[in-house]
Amino acid sequence: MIEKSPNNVSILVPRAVDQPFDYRVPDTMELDLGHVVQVPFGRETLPGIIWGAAEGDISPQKLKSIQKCYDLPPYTPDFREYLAWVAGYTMAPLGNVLAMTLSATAALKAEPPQMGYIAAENPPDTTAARQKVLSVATTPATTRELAEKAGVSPGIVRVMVKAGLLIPTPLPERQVPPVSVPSPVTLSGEQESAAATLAAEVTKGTPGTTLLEGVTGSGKTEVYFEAIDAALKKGKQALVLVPEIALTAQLIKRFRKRFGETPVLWHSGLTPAQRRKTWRALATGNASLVVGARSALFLPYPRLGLIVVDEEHEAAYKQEDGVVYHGRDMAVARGHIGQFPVILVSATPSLETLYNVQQGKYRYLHLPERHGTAELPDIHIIDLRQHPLPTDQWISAPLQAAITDTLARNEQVLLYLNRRGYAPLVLCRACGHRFQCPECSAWLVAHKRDGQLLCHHCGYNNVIPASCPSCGTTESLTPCGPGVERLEEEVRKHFPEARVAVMTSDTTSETDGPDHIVEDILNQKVDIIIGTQMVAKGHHFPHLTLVGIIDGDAGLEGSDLRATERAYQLLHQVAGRAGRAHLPGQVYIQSFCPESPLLDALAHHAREQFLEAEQSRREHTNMPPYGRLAAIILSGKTEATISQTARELAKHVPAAKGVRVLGPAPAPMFRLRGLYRYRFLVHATRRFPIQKYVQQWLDHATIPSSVRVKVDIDPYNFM
DNA sequence: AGCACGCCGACT
DNA sequence: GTCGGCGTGCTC
Repeated sequence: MIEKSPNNVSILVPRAVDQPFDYRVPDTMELDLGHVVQVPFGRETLPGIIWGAAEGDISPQKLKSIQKCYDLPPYTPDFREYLAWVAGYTMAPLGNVLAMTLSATAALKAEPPQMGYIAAENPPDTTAARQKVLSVATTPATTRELAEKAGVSPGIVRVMVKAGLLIPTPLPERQVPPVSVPSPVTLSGEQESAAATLAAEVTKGTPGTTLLEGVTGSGKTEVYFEAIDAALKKGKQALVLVPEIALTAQLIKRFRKRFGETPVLWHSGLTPAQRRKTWRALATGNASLVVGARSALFLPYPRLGLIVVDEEHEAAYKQEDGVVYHGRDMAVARGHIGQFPVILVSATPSLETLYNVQQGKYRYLHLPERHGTAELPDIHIIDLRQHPLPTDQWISAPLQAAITDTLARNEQVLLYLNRRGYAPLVLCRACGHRFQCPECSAWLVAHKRDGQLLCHHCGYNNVIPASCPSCGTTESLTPCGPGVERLEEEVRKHFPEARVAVMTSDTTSETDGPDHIVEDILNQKVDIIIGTQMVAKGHHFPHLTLVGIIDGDAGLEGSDLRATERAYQLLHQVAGRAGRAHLPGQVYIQSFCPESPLLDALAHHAREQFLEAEQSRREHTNMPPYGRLAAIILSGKTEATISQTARELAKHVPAAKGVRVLGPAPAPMFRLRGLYRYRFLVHATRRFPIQKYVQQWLDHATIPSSVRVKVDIDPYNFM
């Protein structure tokens, strides 16, 4: 309880400030820590959270009063502690972290009850149509329902409302009936024991993180469903994090089958109305099960009891804008602070997670492959030096032969190329001009489908011109390199009879998901699927037996320390698409470097060996998880100001043991969205207090306000 | 983050 | 003289 005298509290508001502000509590208001209130702040009116007793360091005449208290459960102590922890860890202002929790301001007010109408008592005699309406309006119903039931136009109903023949009455709270009957699944021995372990942890409320590892088809989902079931039975809320909500249609179906109802969804694509409804349902505790993107970690659950992080190795868990955080790491922290279990799920766990298992920080459950599932696919590496590609073609002879065989058996083919568009670069044969984004240090990608040159970093677009803008030559512009559209062209040329589908973020809308293409593939209306990494995830295509990886060397260049790990995961995942059910799978990987350890490990299904090599490389270079990194990115409109500020900052690098500062250097993407960018990398030992160090450094330097400073603790994207 | 205040250059 | 550029600082 908050001290009554002086009757003031400190309130945190969703603005880029690090401290709460003192406010006066009106005598009539009963408040407690964590309550959501409305306060005047500067010229604005904002929601705020009661954060503590008043600091009392402000003159009483400056104090403003709380305007109202919302009818919502207060933010729990562990949630508030978590928000403060996130602010400290990510070095973001606490108010910005709070803003992530108030992501649906309209949801703060209770929903006005939906109004319906009921027949007035003792209505006067009236027309037959009106009598009909009155006779069906015995219980509250909407205008449309009444019109339908009575078989009249809604206009009649509206007129009757005006005439007072129908009385407005609040509709009873609509109960959402379960879509189907829950159907607990039968689990195999190993699944059963893993599920029992997890369920017991949830039931007992044992805090701690568990890694649940198992290949696709090993029943991971069914196992963590049992943990969710235990949480729900205990009256707790359960959160399932997914890396990309657009790809979860099949997962949602399985939820519905297991629990009898559709879980609540939370992601950035919700309409304002859905957002409002979902936020309120979760904040009031009316909804217990949510499947969401990383931002769902910042909803004010009153009784959260379990977080499952599906596909925990996915890079999509990293939030890059605003408060920079990693969803998986925040989930672990949330569970730790809330003292409840967290389950990380993956077929290819990240090195960070495996390290934490080795250190004994995480518990570990491994699901062996289920008997009767397909055997591992055969992986063949095609040496492109021995099978050279014809000019402007990307499918080698052996792969082409394999496609022919597969099609002859009426089985499906997946060609994987992680490049959207037609060609990643366009140049002029006459003068050598290359099309570059005016806002970014990146080539424009040709998209033939819509005749455009696109920047994949900022969205800049331009019509593909007929002549070179530099030398004026016509018909000299040449697309260079492959994209999925160009691959499609080649496929249609070689296999004119085959039905081809391209699956990328350009061909599948975000809101209704890639469903129709997926359906066509499942119904065998497609023979050859061409796709970017979008196809690597979450789909079961039982008739797919051949996977061709067009560029097995992609994603290895550059400075990204996780490039090899990610490439392995992606290739492993794509390869895993081949040969489910009863059909054996074949994988062909085209490469100019077949002897690379990565491809070698992949071909021999020697993941352990690959991980050990990668781990020892990281250990020797002191890279995560053995060391720590932080990136500091300076950006601004004028290059001179940025480089000067960077040099100025470099002068103030504090000396400390166990840390090294690299840079400043132009960031790998030197220009992005019109801003110039310089980067420092702070490389420290594992136990080094990196946030404190960076804070001290930045505090001692003067940075002009025209320069934006972004601190990224544990950077993933090195762009 | 907003938003105002304020201190310098170029317009009716 | 004032309109407006955005650098600086505050919000209880």
